Amino acid sequence: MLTNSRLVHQPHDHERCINAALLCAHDLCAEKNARMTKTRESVLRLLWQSYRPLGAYQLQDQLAEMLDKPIAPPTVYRAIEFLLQLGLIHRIHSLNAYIGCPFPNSEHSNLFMICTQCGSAAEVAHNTVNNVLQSTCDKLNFTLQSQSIELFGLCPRCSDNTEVSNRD
Amino acid sequence: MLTNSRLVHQPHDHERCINAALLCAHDLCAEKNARMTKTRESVLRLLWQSYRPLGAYQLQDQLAEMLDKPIAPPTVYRAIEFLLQLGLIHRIHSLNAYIGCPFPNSEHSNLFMICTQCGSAAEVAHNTVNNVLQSTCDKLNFTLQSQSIELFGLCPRCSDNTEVSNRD
DNA sequence: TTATTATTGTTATATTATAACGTATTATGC
DNA sequence: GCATAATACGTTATAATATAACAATAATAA
Repeated sequence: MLTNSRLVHQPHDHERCINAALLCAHDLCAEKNARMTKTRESVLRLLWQSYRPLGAYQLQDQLAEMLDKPIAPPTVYRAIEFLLQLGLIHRIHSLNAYIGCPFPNSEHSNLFMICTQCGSAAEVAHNTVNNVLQSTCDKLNFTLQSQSIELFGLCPRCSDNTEVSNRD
Repeated sequence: MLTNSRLVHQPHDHERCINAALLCAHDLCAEKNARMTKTRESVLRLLWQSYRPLGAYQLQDQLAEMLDKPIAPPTVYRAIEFLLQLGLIHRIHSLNAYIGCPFPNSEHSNLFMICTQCGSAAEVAHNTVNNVLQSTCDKLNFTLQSQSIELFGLCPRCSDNTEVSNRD
């Protein structure tokens, strides 16, 4: 099992995570002959800075502030589209929001644990889950192409401390 | 494993399915002291008539035609909300669409197999899947509350006959 | 440098969903 | 039955999310 659950839910030096993710993104772009522009990198950084998924219009606001100029929705959606295609971010359908992918290089489950209290989202890649789903599809003659698994509940932190309703 | 996969993907007397679903819905309403009004029943019927999930505005059009009067979005969304609460329908987040639930009485997985070719969606309830997800959550101290699992690929019919791009 | 391609800017608009408030309908107590 | 409350629906306006179309600019290749 591969997950960023601990990193999402426990204090740590998150700047290092962000920098590693950006470095990895640059490498991937170089490899695929894609361009990591300022806009795209900024969107990726914003998604990584946030411990919870961000919507397109939240990104728009934060991007405008970060780049100190007005940003229109298409600019945001283009960056999102680009990053999605490279597998550097994921879309959380139930939230209409986006989140940085902690392991863009590996095959994974597209499985997210989303906290209904603090809004955090951790990604999990689990072969057992994948295998069970694959075999279920096989049984029903369904040719599996991709998947979106969104689990809702309380993250470790909020499970422990149910009095606290919000992290910040 | 509980699924309506065969019914979704093979020809059968669908009127019987629809009638059974409506009957079941009436029973559930009686049990919970909820009112199955004409609008709500019509929306449920429309969702059952369609082999693929319908969006709110598709429902609006079809409902207006069925009831022979103009229908505004809130009317549709209220019916959807009501049916969702009773567990008679589900929301497919990735499609912003809604679909009738084939087994509203039983605990189930909220797992859907959505055909990327013909748009059909079949629901599957599978204990093994649920158990694997539950145990993964346990391992990570995540208190699971609910889930949304959407699998994309080719349904049995479209897998067999990849030349046919659309059913109707 | 120029031609070509890729990216971003800009405006407008499509699509999905909800807020707010008034009216009508249905259930309940008397 | 009738008054009352509760529930559902009608109506208008608008919020939130997403994309189309075309012009301007920047990066790359010839």
